[in-house]
Amino acid sequence: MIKKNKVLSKNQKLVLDFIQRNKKPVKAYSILSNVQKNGIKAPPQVYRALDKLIEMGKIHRIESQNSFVACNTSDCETPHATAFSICNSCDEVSEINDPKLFKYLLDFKDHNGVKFAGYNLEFFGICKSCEQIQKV
Amino acid sequence: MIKKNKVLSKNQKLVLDFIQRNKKPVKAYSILSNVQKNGIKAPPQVYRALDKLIEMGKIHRIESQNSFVACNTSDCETPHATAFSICNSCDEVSEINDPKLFKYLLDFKDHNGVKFAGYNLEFFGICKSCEQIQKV
DNA sequence: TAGCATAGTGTTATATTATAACAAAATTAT
DNA sequence: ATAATTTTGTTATAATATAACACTATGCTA
Repeated sequence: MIKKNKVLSKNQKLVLDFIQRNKKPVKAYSILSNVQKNGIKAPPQVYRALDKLIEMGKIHRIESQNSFVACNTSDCETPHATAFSICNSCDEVSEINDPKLFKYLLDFKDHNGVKFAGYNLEFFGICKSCEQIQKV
Repeated sequence: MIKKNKVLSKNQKLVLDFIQRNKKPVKAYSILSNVQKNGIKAPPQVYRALDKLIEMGKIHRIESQNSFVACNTSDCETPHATAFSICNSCDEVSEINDPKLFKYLLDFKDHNGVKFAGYNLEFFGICKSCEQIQKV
């Protein structure tokens, strides 16, 4: 059975809903404090939901920020081949969905000729709005 | 003044030496316990040294592991454009030094035509030795 | 449909990773 | 020499994440 078509459990729904309502990535303890009104009480409940949602490809983890963001493709086919751009100034994150980049990286072979099962790529720079602000 | 030619401070040397003696990435608190015989006593001393060493390009941080590894190019030119392969089974990490990949990623433009200042790429898979073990 | 396996929940406690804040010493630049 | 900068030492604490255990719900399958 393919997991991404599975019905979400109560806690998984609560956590996913909160993440999806936020444009920027959110932190685990911020999720916790925001879903406490819905009955979730302790970190393990949040982390367990996060783990499953990541497995299913509903959300991604931004490694350099210890934060979590909803997948921007409604039905993520490749939860383990991800690319993001991250603004060094405002921490805004956006998921990059570029078929060429995607193919290039999945086809990449190291010096031993080994291909990899997945990857996570994080680009860093200054986003457009922050650039504008700096110019003013 | 270019920082990478700077002489390292005492704590920076101790931390770097320990990291370089290890093939695998090491964790901050493992570094701490191993340099305590040399007089370093508290986490901030380790984390400060780590920050500087990363800035200088002497070491890199493996984001998905919260661990630190020595740069494999003796004098890292591009501390903010890094690529690694990580074994999902044994956690071995090796730095990928592929000029084509490097150029491809630094030249990459997003859908707005924006180039990025740097990136961090982590490939995941099963390394050769772990693959052998699984076959046996 | 009863029984069994799997997945999810709730809970407490604790482990792991990282930084704030402040005073003092060492180094470097002018 | 002295001012500026960097590094150190220190205590305390913040932030992130998991272990362990008992229990409940759900979905198979015989």
